[in-house]
Amino acid sequence: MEAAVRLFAGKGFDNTSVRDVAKAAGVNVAMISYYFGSKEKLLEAIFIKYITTMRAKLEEIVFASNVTPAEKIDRILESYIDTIAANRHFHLLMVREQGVMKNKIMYDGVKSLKLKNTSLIKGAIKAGAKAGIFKKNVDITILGLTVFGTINQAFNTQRFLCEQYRINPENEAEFLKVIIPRLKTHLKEVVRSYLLVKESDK
Amino acid sequence: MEAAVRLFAGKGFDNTSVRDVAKAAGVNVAMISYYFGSKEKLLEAIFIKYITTMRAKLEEIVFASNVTPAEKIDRILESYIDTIAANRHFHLLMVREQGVMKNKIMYDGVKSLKLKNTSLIKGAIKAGAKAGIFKKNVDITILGLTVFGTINQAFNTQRFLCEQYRINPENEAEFLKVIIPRLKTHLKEVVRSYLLVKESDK
DNA sequence: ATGAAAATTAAACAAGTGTTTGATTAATTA
DNA sequence: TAATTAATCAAACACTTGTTTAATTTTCAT
Repeated sequence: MEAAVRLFAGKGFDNTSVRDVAKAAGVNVAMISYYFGSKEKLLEAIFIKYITTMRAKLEEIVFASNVTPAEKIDRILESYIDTIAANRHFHLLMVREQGVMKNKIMYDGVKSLKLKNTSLIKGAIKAGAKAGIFKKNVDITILGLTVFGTINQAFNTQRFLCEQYRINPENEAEFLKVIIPRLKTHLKEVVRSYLLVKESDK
Repeated sequence: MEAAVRLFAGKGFDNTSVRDVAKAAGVNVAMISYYFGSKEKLLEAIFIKYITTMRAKLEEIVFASNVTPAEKIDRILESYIDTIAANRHFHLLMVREQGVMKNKIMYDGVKSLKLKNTSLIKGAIKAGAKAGIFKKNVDITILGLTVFGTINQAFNTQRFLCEQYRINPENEAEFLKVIIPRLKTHLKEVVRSYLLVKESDK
């Protein structure tokens, strides 16, 4: 499954043959059908595994009670970025495949992740709105587009970003070292300045 | 090419056979090799055509001299959203295929578009920074992730958004009518509140 | 109207696909 | 240890893929 996720993310599900996966995993081709049933089912197993992992990571986000709503948002954003970065191969695969997805199990899995994310953010924003420091009536769905769109775009345009920052595209560790802090700083700043009620509106 | 772009965007390049394209276009399969050389070259032709179109649209963005820097940014963002929405099938295809892309002509075309975008935004921001109303030292590359990430995410998660807004997913016109104004309002607000120097920093 | 060029076609082609088979080896259990 | 089950494999299978062929039709300038 690890070999498959890497290959699928790297060159797409359809453009990866079961023979590629078998070779990368060091097993016989027939084993994939034997253990997973089919190539499609292998993808399904991958989705179930990673979505479970990522859901668990999201559940872990602890809300310390003595932090400001703004800090809560910061922590959520950092957790998103770290979790996605840690599972970036799968995440890329998911982003790329979700538009094409016909499989209900996988689609529903992705949807449940999105809803989980939305409710997480919604809770934090409501607290801030009640405290009078965040805007009210924020469209969380659209704000989610910005949060996940930004993160997805970062990992989906890795090659382009490496060129921009003069990083060797093979050196993934270096890429992460450069992009993750920037992403965190930027996204926190963007979301915070968007949510905060402006002085002029007071 | 129109039939191809629709199919490629709908179910992926690799998952669309030349026979699918031929049938959708109402021509014989052999015509694709005859006129384009190969399936890959067809994709290349599509990229060249649409990237040219979109570049031209970007060039068209007129900078009225008597508008504020903030209004300039607003206009650029609106143009982006309108242009991408008008070419959304191709744009989806491009976003989805860019991570997997090995073809140099296509990769370079996409890159040139990105650089064009970046320089467009950069110009507008510099003007605002000089006028003292925008932050200085903004990382335009990262800001670009947010702008295009948000727009891409909107079109890439169309089905999910339709569910959220209770739109019939088949009704594309309705989806556009709902999402485009929201996207414009949101993105302008996000970018503007991010760029503006805060009262507290004055 | 005629002949060369272009357009279009159904059929064939080779290569690659995911999957299954049937035989062989390894592991487990009684 | 013997019998049973599970794991692994190379080979074969049926099917789809993108592309080419060779024959036919259409176009169009002469």
